[in-house]
Amino acid sequence: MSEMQKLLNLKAAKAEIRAENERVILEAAETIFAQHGFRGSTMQMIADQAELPKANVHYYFESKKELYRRVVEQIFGIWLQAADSFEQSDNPAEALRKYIEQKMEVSRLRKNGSKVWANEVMHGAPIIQDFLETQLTEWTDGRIEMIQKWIDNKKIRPINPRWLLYMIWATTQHYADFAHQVETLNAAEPLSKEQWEDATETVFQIIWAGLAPKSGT
Amino acid sequence: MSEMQKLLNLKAAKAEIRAENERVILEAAETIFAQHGFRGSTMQMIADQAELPKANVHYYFESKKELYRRVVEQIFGIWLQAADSFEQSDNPAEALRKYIEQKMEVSRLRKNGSKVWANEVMHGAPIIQDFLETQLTEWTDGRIEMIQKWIDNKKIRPINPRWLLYMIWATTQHYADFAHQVETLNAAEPLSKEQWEDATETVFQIIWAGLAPKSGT
DNA sequence: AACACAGTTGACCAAGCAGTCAAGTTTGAT
DNA sequence: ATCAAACTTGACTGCTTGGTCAACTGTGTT
Repeated sequence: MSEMQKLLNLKAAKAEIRAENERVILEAAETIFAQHGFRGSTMQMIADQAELPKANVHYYFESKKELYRRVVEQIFGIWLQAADSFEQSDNPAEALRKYIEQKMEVSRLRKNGSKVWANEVMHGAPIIQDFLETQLTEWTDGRIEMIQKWIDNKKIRPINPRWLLYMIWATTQHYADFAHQVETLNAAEPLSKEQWEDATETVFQIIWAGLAPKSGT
Repeated sequence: MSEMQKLLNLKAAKAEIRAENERVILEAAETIFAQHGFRGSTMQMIADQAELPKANVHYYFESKKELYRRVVEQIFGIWLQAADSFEQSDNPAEALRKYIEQKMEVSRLRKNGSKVWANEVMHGAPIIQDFLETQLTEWTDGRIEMIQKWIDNKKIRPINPRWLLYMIWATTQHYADFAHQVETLNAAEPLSKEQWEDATETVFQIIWAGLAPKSGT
């Protein structure tokens, strides 16, 4: 074993511990922040959720703000990933279906992330303002242009593309952000697989029927 | 002046001071709670917003929780009022248009109330759980029945009424709860009167076109 | 003038919390 | 066995904040 190799092994082993603990803490933090908001969450709660002593959490993350920032950054990734699904087709019905399906899937599987995002935006986006101004603005403008072309080519009826995007965001995120209300209205049960599929299909159906050009025109 | 009259005058004057101060404090509290959430708001912030000393706020409201409860209760009223507009017509297009217009108006004029509601639900509705289980459930079930009749009478296409209602709630509330994001994407400007009207019209148009039975079927 | 009583307010206190620290333990290298 | 370096953790600290309190003010009555 060379000197270099040994050093790398050590570093790798240590890095693994660090990576694993950071992962556990970030997951715990996402859960707690989603449930209680930033100020409502305590480092003790997060530590308990992660099953680690509080001081250990502080060993991996400088401060509560830093930990929160890291949680929010993770959510960018998910958002951007879902955004990609819009591009997979330039057929309007296909593209919209894929995007709606993907966003509903994110709401189902990453409920906590969505809630943290909603909280962050509702409180004025102190951490992600920069992202809203750059990446989100660019992506939105791009999609608006794309939808406008569909309208110009008579592939869909003329509507304001921006409000359409907001409608899709709002509707799909509702199932994560307002999950508690949705479940209360569902006899206190989480939506079943069938209900998720039905809701997804209904959302797509209404929006698509709302956009499709009148046949014979 | 009779004894009775004097007593009543005194009581009335005092009651007015009380009523006015409670109103000022509730309004301040709604603003602060909307911006910072329950835990993120301090009694000092609310007092400053109301331009009163903190001890004075405590004179009118026993505790922070009690004040919060009163703020949330106020929002019921607004919600129920908006809900009424669904009843004003049994013509589907009319009823839906009125309801969407009303909900958009609430988002525009009572943004803070909507945010407090969203926050409350996202954190598991500790205060309004009872309302969700009773009044909201009843109202929703009633509206679902109503929409189902429209479907049965072929006045609208067959979709799951529940997901339609969630779609309307989500879309209209988005403009209040995510106002910051909407404004950032609008060159950091609040939506103009024209934009609000355009958004309202677009939301109605998409949903109604999505529901109207295909002509000639 | 004396009184009653709602409203006002600065100063204070106890609890809860983020963050620190110093004394540990573990692991792998020599 | 010894060392270095990363990791672990119970105990502590200073600050923030909800809530209290006692002294005070204003107003209308007798």
